[in-house]
Amino acid sequence: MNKPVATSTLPRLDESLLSHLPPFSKLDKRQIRTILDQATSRRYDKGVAIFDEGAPAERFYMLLDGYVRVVRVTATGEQVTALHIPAGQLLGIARAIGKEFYPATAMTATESLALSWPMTLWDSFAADYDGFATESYKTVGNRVSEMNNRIVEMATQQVEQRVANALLRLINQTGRKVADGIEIDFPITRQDLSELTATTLHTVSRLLSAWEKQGMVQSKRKRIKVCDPHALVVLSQI
DNA sequence: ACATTAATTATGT
DNA sequence: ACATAATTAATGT
Repeated sequence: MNKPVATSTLPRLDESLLSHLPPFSKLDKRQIRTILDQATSRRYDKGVAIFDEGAPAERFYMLLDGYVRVVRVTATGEQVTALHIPAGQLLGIARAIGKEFYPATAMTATESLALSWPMTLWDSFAADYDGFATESYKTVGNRVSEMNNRIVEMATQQVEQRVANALLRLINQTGRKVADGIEIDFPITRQDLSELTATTLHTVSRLLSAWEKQGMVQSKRKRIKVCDPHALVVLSQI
């Protein structure tokens, strides 16, 4: 496959990249400077793995631009997307839950830019920087509860509700407000949605077509826009 | 209530 | 022109 080109020789990283992000927002300029000086910056093409499931968790990452999907591969070889991570969030933070290996693969959904640090710095970050540990645990907690919700949905809800919920989550996490609705900010196919909701791309296609006729969504190839989120909420709670 | 199969059409490089 | 994505209808469990 195509290997992304390392760009660790960038002139200098600007403090404003991190200063407003939750794990770092309580830190002063000097602290952020030392953090940045230890970071490696790298660009990733769309559709490449930042790290692989089962690999030793050697680094942790801050996604600065783009979107990443956390993917697991089942015994039968199918890909299952566990969740999507938008820019501004940490990823590969296995260490926060005491894991030595990455529990899933992180694939870029778009061209992305991420900073990374060796995992050996994790403990000193947590110890030295106010708010870093608590914010990291928050994001871990949020992701765990989100995955739990998905599992409950799978077991209890019907396909239409699951797809509606998946769409709602996507626009909450990665939605971009546009003129007449909220658009999912990265390319997503019917196939992707079907993997998120454990159904088929055909069913997703049919649902989206039906919803489009009712004016709740609009979609082109790889682009989905939700025009009436509330209608989806209603649908998801039947 | 949904999946599967297959055929057809649309869309992006 | 080609591959990939999306739709649609028919059939199966």
